[in-house]
Amino acid sequence: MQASRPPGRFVRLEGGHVDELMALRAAKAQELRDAGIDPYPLRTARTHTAAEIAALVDGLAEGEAEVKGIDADVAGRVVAKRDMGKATFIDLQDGSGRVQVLLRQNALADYDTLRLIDLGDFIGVHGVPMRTRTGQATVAATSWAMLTKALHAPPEKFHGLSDAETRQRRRYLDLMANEETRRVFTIRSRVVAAIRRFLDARGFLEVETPILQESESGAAARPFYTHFNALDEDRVLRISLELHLKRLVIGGFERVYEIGRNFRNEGMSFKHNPEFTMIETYEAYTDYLGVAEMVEQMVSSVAEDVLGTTKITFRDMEIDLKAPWRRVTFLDAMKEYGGPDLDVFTTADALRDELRKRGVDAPTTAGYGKLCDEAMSHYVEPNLVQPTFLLDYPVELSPLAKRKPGNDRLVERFECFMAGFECGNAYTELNDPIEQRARFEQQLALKEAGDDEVELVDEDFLFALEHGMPPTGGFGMGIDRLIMLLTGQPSIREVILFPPLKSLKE
RNA sequence: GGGCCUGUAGCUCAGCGGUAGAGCAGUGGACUUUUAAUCCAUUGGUCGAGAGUUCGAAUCUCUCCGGGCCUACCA
Repeated sequence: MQASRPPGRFVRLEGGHVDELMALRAAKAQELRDAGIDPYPLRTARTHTAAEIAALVDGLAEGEAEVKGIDADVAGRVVAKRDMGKATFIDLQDGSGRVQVLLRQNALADYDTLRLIDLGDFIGVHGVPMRTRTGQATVAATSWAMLTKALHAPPEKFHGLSDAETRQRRRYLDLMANEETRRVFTIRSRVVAAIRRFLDARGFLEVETPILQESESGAAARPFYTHFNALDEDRVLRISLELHLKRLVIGGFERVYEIGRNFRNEGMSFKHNPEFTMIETYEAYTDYLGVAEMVEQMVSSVAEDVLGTTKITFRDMEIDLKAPWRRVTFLDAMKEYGGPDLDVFTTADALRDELRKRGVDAPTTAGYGKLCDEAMSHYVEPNLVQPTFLLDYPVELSPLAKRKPGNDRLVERFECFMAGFECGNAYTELNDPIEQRARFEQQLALKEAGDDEVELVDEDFLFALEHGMPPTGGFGMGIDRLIMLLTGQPSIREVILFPPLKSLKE
């Protein structure tokens, strides 16, 4: 297998095997040194990017072949080399795109040295922007310089790099070879920046809270464990941002958000990665409906900002992110999509029996909340293709959310869905410390009944809450999933630069 | 975790019981407007690893190691 071979760090590998291609390139680097040329010079001057050269040449009048009076320095990676004998064309790739350079024997004193240029090297070229007979923007070189000698060949120039493992394990090769990969991660960066602009403009403060925590909180998930040497205490990596951000609202920061990595020691799938990026926002003096308005505004305006449209395609689904989004209650949606009527099946046993009758998986250890969630995932979730807020969840499923007035069984909570999966979650935050304690204790009871994915009692948080948290709307969203949607990537691993892989055996 | 598929040259892939192949990259040669440059010649492989079946295994079987897709659970 290609990717399990350790990259040739040394020309001579174990067993006396020589990486000949690498040895050849190393010899060319040495040849440059012998000629007094540093194959890794400290710096270079660049005056124009590839895109700027293209624009200059585009601006040429009809019949003009050269951009007169311009001396350009371009620099980039050699991605194609066409040796015509006494003239050589090289395509350079830089951050803005590609530019062709033309090196001719009668224009260069060191034309012979071009044989020391390989695909993958970085070179700089000084010359005049011009247009070839076929109209191609080109820099006609009057001199050139080696900027970085590469010791390995880049991926195949036409078919590129497609092996999924190599693409993930050596993302630099993927970025070199695949424009689509560059596009996805450029969009990712711009989306996160646009989210920050959106929230900053609304008066939110961006904060950072601990990743190493005493115990997991804010969600129900298995954590990663580690040890804090200086304190000689065990720690867990956080599974959510929630409880620390609420402490800040208690402290008086009325609008806070954090964009950060969460860690859940659970399975991987097209929409799950053990470390993933969440955004959570907390806003005092609003509720879950206020949050819903903010979320649909945020996502649609970010899409408009970054993509120039709110219409996206994901796994052949045409989705329009334009606000407002559909709102439907959990119970109504369940009825609408043929699930059990939760006004009828109001206990765990009744609901479990009904689900089993319908052939839906209903574990004996699951409480009422889990079973509702199970039923929703089965009947409702796959049908929510256009952005939808699912409102008012069963209380058992949501220990941190405030009850709905007039209905003790429900809480003010929404999850938002699109393309058939969940991508956000919000509550009117529970701020009654006595009830919060009771809800934690109910979770404990579920744990004793065999459900190992429950919220733990957090005494330190309860103590904070006892000091008073104003009415607050909170929200969380998986950034990776949002990026999947906005870039049309069907797998979370395609939107994570370095997704986890098994280590290579020596 | 379960099912299906997959691993062959640096890269992209063919070969599927009978002496390891092609294109690109590399090397040598021709060519001063090419752009997947072209043309001639040529180097390069523990066919993921191990065991087995066989006169003979890249090919069949088993085990292991990697990877992908579908599927079940946490966002």
